[in-house]
Amino acid sequence: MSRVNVFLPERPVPAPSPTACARCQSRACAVCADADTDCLTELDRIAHRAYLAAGESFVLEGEDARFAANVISGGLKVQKSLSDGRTQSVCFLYPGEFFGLPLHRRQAFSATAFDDTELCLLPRPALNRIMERHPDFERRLFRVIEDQLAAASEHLLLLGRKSAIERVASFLLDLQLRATRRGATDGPIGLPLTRLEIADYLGLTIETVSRCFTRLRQNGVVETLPGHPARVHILDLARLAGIAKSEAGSAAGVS
Amino acid sequence: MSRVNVFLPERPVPAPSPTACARCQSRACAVCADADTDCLTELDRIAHRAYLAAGESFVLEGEDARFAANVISGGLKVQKSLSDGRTQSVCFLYPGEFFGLPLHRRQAFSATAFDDTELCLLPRPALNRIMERHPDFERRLFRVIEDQLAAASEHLLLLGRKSAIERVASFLLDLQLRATRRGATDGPIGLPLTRLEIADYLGLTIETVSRCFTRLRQNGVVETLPGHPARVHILDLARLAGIAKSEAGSAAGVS
DNA sequence: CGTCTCATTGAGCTATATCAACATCCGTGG
DNA sequence: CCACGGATGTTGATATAGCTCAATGAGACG
Repeated sequence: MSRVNVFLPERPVPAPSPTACARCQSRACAVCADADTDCLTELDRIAHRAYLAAGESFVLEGEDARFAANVISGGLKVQKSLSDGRTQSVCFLYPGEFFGLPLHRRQAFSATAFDDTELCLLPRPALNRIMERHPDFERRLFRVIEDQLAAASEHLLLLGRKSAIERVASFLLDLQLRATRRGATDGPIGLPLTRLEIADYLGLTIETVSRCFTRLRQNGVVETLPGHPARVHILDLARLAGIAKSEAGSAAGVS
Repeated sequence: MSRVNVFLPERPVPAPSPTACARCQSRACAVCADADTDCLTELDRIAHRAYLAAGESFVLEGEDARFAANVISGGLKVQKSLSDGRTQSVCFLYPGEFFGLPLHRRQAFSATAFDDTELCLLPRPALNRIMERHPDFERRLFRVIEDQLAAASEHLLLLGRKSAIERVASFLLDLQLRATRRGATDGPIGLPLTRLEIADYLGLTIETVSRCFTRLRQNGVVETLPGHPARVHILDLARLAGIAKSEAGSAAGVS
C-alpha cells in the first residue's frame, strides 16, 4: 500500500513515440477514443506509461495533482479514508477508464492498483493545455466526469439505502455490465478483487460479503470459481437483477 | 411532492431583460460569477425565473434533461430513489449552487424544493450552445461538476463508513461551512430541513437523527431553536469537528 | 510440508431500524 | 382568544441486520 515512484527504472517504460497512441489497445473506449489526429499527436507527446504491481498506490488523497491517467490494463481502486483507517472505495476503474479531476489542484482521492496495472499517465499542466486547445477533447473529459458523478450518486443510493445482499447483487451486476462493455462474451467474469476490496466498496465487512456470496451460491444465482483471478459465473441474471433492485419476489427467494 | 409546471401563471415571472443577470443577487457565487459581458448577455437571453413551493419537484430522475438551473433562493434536494420508495438525497443545493449535468441527455436525479425556492432556469440546447461559444464558461461548469463529484465521494465515505452521530456532526459542520460561505456571521444557522430530509441525506431514519440531535444537545455541543425555519446554534465547534472526524476523545465525550 | 494470505463459517453483540406512544408546534376556525 | 387537528419531532421498548471476535479451511508458494 506504500506510495510508489511511478517511474521505476527497472520497469519497461517505452519511449514516447508518435505511434504509441495509434497502437494503444485501449483507444476504443478511452477518453482519447474519438480525438482527432492533431489532438492525439499532442497527447502522444505528453503521455507516459507507468506500471504498478497489485497493491501499489499511484496517488494519495490530498497531494498535489500532478497526473491524471487512463487505465490500460489491470485496474485502480479509488478511495477515501478516515484518520482511523476506515476506508471507502469510490469506484473501481477498469481498462479504458479515466482517473483524475482535470481541474482540481489537489487529488481528491487515493488510487491504488488492485491488480498488476498499466497506466497511461497524463501529466497535469500539459493535459490542461491540450484541453484548452481542443474543445472536443475537453468536452469528452467533461462528459467522463459527469458519468462518474452519475455513477457516484448511484453508489450513494446503494450505500445509504440498500441491504447487504442488494449491495452484493448490484455489484455483480455492474461487474457484468462493465465486462460486457469491454467486449466479454457471457460466461464467468474475472473478479480480481479480494473480499476486503469488495467490502470497502460496498460499505460492508469481509464476513458479510462472504456470507452474501454464499447465499447467492446456495440459491443457484451465481457460481464462484477459485483461482487468480477468481471468477464468478452468473447463472440467473434475472434473479440477480431482481435482488439488486430489491423486488419483493427475488429478495424473498434468497434465504 | 408532485411534478409541477415551472411556469405557473399566477407566479410573478419577470420578463427576461438584459439587466436581469446584472441585478441578480446570486451572481457573486453562481456559475455565472465571472462570466464576461458577452457571455452574460447570452445567458440573460435564455434564462427564466421559476418559483417552486416547498415540496414541489422541479425534475424527475430519468426524464428528458430540458433544464439546468441555478438556485437563487430557497434550495433543492437532489435525490435518487428505489422502486419501493426508499430514497437517498445526494446533496442539498443552496443559493448560488448549480443543478444539472450539462452534457447528459436524461436527468440522473430528481430535484425537489425543500423550501420556497426561486430558480434561474437554463434551458438545455441553448445552454449547450453558450458553453460551446464560451470556453471559460464551459470550464467553469466543468469545475462545478468536478466539485460536486468530490463532494459526492466525501458523502460516500460518510454513508459507507461513519456512525450515526458522526454523520449528523458532519452534516452540521457542512451546514455551517456553507452558511459562512454565503456570508453568514456566526450565531444560529437556519435549518430549513425536516428530520426526514436530513435522514434521507444521511442514510438514517428520522428517529436516529432525532436521537443524535438530542445527544449533541445534552452534551452542550449544539443548541436547537424552534421555528420555521428551525435554527441550530453550534456551541462547541471543535468538539463537533472532532466527532465528525471520529477522533477518539470527542466521540467518547458524547454519551 | 509448513507458512501465509484469503475465504468461510459460527456465536454472540450492538448500533440502528422498527413500532408505538406521546409531545410540540402551527395554522385554522369558531 | 381558545380549541382542535395535522404535521413534525421526541422518546421508549423491542427486533434485527450486520459487526466483531474467533476458529477453521483452502490455495499458493517457497
